[in-house]
Amino acid sequence: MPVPKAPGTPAPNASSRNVGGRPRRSSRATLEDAASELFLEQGYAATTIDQIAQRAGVGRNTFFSYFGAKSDLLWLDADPTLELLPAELAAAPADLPPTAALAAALHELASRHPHSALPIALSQRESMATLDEFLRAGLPRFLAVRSAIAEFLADRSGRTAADPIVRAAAAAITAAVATGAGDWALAGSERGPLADAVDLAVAPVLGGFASLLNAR
Amino acid sequence: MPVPKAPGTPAPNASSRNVGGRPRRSSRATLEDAASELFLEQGYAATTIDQIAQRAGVGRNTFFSYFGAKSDLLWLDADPTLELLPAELAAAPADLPPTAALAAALHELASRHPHSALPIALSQRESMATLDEFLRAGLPRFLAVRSAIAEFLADRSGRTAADPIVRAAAAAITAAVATGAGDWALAGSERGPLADAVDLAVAPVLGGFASLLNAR
DNA sequence: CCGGTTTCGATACCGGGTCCGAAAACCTCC
DNA sequence: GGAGGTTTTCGGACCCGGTATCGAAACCGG
Repeated sequence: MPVPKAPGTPAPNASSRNVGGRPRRSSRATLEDAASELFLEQGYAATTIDQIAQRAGVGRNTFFSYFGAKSDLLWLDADPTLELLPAELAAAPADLPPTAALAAALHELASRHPHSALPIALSQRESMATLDEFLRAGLPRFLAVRSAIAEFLADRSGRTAADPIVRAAAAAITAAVATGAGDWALAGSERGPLADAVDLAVAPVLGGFASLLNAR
Repeated sequence: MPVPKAPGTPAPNASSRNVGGRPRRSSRATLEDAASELFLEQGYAATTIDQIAQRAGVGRNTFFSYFGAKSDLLWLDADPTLELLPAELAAAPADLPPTAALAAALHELASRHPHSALPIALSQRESMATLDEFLRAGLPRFLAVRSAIAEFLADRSGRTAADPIVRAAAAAITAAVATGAGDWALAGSERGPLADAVDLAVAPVLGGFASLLNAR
């Protein structure tokens, strides 16, 4: 057990095949496809993991070696963008005050998100229970974003990530982003750019914390 | 099925016994006590619902007729205060601008919370997984608070609850409150008043939205 | 005493998630 | 070309939370 076994997605990097061992079947994409098909056919709740694994032609356990939980499948469309956040934060302009730099990074990230990538759970044909599960599975992601933002703010404001102000700001900003993105996703087909929705939601929060975090 | 069966806590009001029928055993408090004991003895994760029901001297199904889920037990110390929020919002001074009135209501609510009422999941002896489950179970509560605040803000600002600004504000404020309360609960025994922690976290967010929501 | 009503509880079922052990498929080194 | 070593896969079993069903228990009014 060389790796501490990350709880969320124990899936190892497909590229990190160093030495010998049984070759990893390209099951991940197959599983995603099978799941997406089944969700479209019969909905999320009615689809069992056995069915997904069976259609993908793998065993049930293999599923859990690629995904930590069934609900991870609900986030397939959003996770890639979320994973870009740390890099985007690191690349944020250093000459701007913290809150402005954060706004720029979030705007940039949102504008990179594929316009048509919407989680299945937000489709009209999914039940309320599925939306609930989607949100519950979103919690660890929320916490990850919040942590990343807190560290960023601590770094650039000269405070610590444990500072109540930093923590409150990170939480409020993350919630605003999530709300903006959620509204955008739920809007009809005539929705504008995601970045605009995020900006609109986040700007007031950043404004409220500006005087505290842009001190120096 | 006269009642739409609220998913969260289907427990009927203990006072609404109108007509005949088998008398409701006073199992709720007994179940809470049994659960608290077992959690202290062996932790949350290691305690099964069968054990709780058995110690309380009731059947397993009876548990689910009083609690919607095992994780509801983690919120026994916080739920009573949360349930007071709507009343507190309704009683908020009408002569203040929306954000100030909201601040007052939240402060008042926090100051009413018993100083020693802390969710078990936040004790040092509970595992990370339990804290995770606590947070996941907190999500519906978060959404309820967010909705209540959104309605309040919509009401007093002349906007609608569907307004993206109102939604973002409600989400950000709720997240700030939750963070403040969480930090307070996790602070050592030398923690100050909850209301102070909440005020500190919420004030900047309210400030950021003030110019938008206090228009008229 | 007799329906009517409500709660209780036993049983069964479902499905997500974990664990274990063995077989399969590759590697490298001898 | 084997002989280890390593990693993945897979079957099977298990645990537990949550739901549904159905009959029995405990009260009411008449």
